[in-house]
Amino acid sequence: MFGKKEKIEVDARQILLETAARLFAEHGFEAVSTRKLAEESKVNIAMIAYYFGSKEKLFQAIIEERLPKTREMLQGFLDSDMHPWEKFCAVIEAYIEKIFTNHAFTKLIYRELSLQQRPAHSERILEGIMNNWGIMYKILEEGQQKGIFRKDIDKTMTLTSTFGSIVQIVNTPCILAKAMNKTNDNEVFSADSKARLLTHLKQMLKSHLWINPNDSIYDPLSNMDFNPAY
Amino acid sequence: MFGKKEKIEVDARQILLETAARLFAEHGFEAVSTRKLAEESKVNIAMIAYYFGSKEKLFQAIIEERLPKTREMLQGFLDSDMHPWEKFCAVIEAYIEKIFTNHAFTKLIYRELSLQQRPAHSERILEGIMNNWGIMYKILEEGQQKGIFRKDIDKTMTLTSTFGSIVQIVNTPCILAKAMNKTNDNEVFSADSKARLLTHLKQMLKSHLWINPNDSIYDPLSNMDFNPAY
DNA sequence: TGATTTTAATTAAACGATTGATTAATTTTG
DNA sequence: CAAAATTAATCAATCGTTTAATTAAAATCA
Repeated sequence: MFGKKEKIEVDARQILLETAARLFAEHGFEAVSTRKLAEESKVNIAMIAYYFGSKEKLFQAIIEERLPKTREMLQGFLDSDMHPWEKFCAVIEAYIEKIFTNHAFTKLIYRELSLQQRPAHSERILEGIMNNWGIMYKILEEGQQKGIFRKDIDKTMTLTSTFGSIVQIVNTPCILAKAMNKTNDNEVFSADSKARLLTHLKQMLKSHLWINPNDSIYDPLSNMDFNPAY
Repeated sequence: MFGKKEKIEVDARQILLETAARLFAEHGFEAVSTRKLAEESKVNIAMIAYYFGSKEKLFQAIIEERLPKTREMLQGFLDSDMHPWEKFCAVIEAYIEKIFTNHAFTKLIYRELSLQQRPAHSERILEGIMNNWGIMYKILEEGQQKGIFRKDIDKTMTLTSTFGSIVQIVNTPCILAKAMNKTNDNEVFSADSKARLLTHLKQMLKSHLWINPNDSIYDPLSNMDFNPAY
């Protein structure tokens, strides 16, 4: 382990990518000048054009580097043989985990999608988001086909509410912070808040989706009441 | 009616306010230069400083002109003697109506709140939003006290989902447009989509909030089955 | 290996264009 | 004629990008 030469390899390109992602997320793409970015990265301003061509292409590189990761992660759930409701919960949980951990980047791409100023960016982001929607939609369909989920629900609007709840917190954490009397906005991304959101979503969506919400082929929570050590 | 001299009175100040609100909403505050704004308003660039002091204070004026209107409208519902559930539905409906009609402005203030670049603006917007939350929160409390709404629900998170659903559509209509196969993003603000969102929210929140969702002291829908003309 | 050449990375300085804001002069209005 | 409204021109500052020179690293050759 030690003794081996650890090659950290933090080249200017990578530093620019990371610093730009942070600054763009914090202050917005327009508000971050190439000079501020170069200064913060401790890199010469000409390196932006050297590695990426332009400030806008640097943005594109950030998107292209991070967007595909969520897709890969969620796809796995779709193919599994879980119960539709468990599958739905698992995807939500993984999605919240992912988004809360990278809330700055998420904020950034949703702002970009909202502005629609750079069509190439917007289209790429929309594609990534629609993929997540597609996965969730198929799970809802599966639940309906198996007679577990109600058939008179509006699947598209259900997803609007599900993703809307999560995105609302990421985009404007200050609202929830105020509502929960937190002194710092970042506290809404704590493990506590995360669990609270997940519990709420499960509760709300179960009573919304299930034909009989009291049914339960396998309830992990009820098993936990009995300590397996005894 | 006619014959009377109609005084249109479109002074430069008002034109600037309206044009700026539109451009800021469309392209973002930073992306709209004072020159573009002046040109679009067909007004000299110096008029911005003359009437508002600066570009930023013009933004503040837009916020201050429009924010209070929502408050006034929602406050009325709180004091009425409606059934808690009807009250909740009425507020949601009025809120959706208001927000969908002014979706550009709503987009603008949520983006500003997300960026947090101009603290004075953010605080004022947050204050306005929290007021709406406060009204809704009190309705939920009232429903619980009267034994109609479940007491084990997370009221704050329920509001996160309610507002989150609406805001999601306003901020990123392109997502819903794609999901619903609309060719134009603005179609998600149509009367059809509005009704669809409202129906979904009522359905989801009723099964979430009500202790017995089948109870109904007064159901306007069931009355409509029987044509009062007969 | 050691010297030399070639390529890649980095720098300081400057480019023209655009930014928000201001000036002082002029026109319009009451 | 005084006050308010509007104008064209200009301000310094900053924007994203580019240049040409310099340094560091890699590849080539003796």
